[in-house]
Amino acid sequence: MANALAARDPFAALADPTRRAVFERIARAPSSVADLAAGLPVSRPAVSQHLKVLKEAQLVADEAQGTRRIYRLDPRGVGAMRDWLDTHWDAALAAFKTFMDKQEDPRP
Amino acid sequence: MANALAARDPFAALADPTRRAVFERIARAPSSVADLAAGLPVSRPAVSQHLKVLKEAQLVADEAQGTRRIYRLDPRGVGAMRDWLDTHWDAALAAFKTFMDKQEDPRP
DNA sequence: ACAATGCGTAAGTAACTGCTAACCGTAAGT
DNA sequence: ACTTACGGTTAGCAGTTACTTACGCATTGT
Repeated sequence: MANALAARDPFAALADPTRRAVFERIARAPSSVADLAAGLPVSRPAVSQHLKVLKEAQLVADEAQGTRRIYRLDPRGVGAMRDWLDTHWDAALAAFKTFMDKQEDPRP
Repeated sequence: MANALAARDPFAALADPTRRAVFERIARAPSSVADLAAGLPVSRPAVSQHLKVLKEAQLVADEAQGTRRIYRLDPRGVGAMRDWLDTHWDAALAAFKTFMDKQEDPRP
């Protein structure tokens, strides 16, 4: 296969609160692993493991900078989730409209 | 408090593949619990438990119809996820742009 | 009344997940 | 070469979760 990455599920990746906190901090500003761990109530290896999951979901990307690695957001994972949600957003509104119409006009 | 619901995390709700399959089937057409279970490789009580989670995340809503309950999509949960993603979508593109600019113009 | 249908809930279990501690590799600075 | 800083990986454990089976409750039809 062409893609060597594991291609993880982005929804599962963002399900964990700690992982979402990591993601949000990276969204504010690209950061190193130690910087992220310093602002979170978990150890540095824990952050490292979370970053691995986020990276496999293509939600973040990393770049070597000396001995440090700077993590930034990756548009691919975020975009994939947006596409999925947009598809079902229309369905949600349609279902809601059908429901409301039925409430207004109850068949005898 | 005004809201008696547990207010679950929609991302965590959609993290499970089976639960997302339930959600997608409801998106295609509002269905009863038995109908959903018939098309899935899990038992009916399992579907019922998944529906409870989806409902707490405000991703689906149910309506009694005789002895059956018809589940439809709920725009609230889907909308909440869209808002969250849109917020970080801009950040993701900005981070990507910064990264690309740095690649083009490497400081000596 | 009685039987049947449709769902939700409780209990129990196997599998997964997120965490820490300890270790190892790599890239600068002296 | 030695040291320091930074980060990924492993092993092991505690907590969570998704599933099935069994049960109970409500609504409809006869």
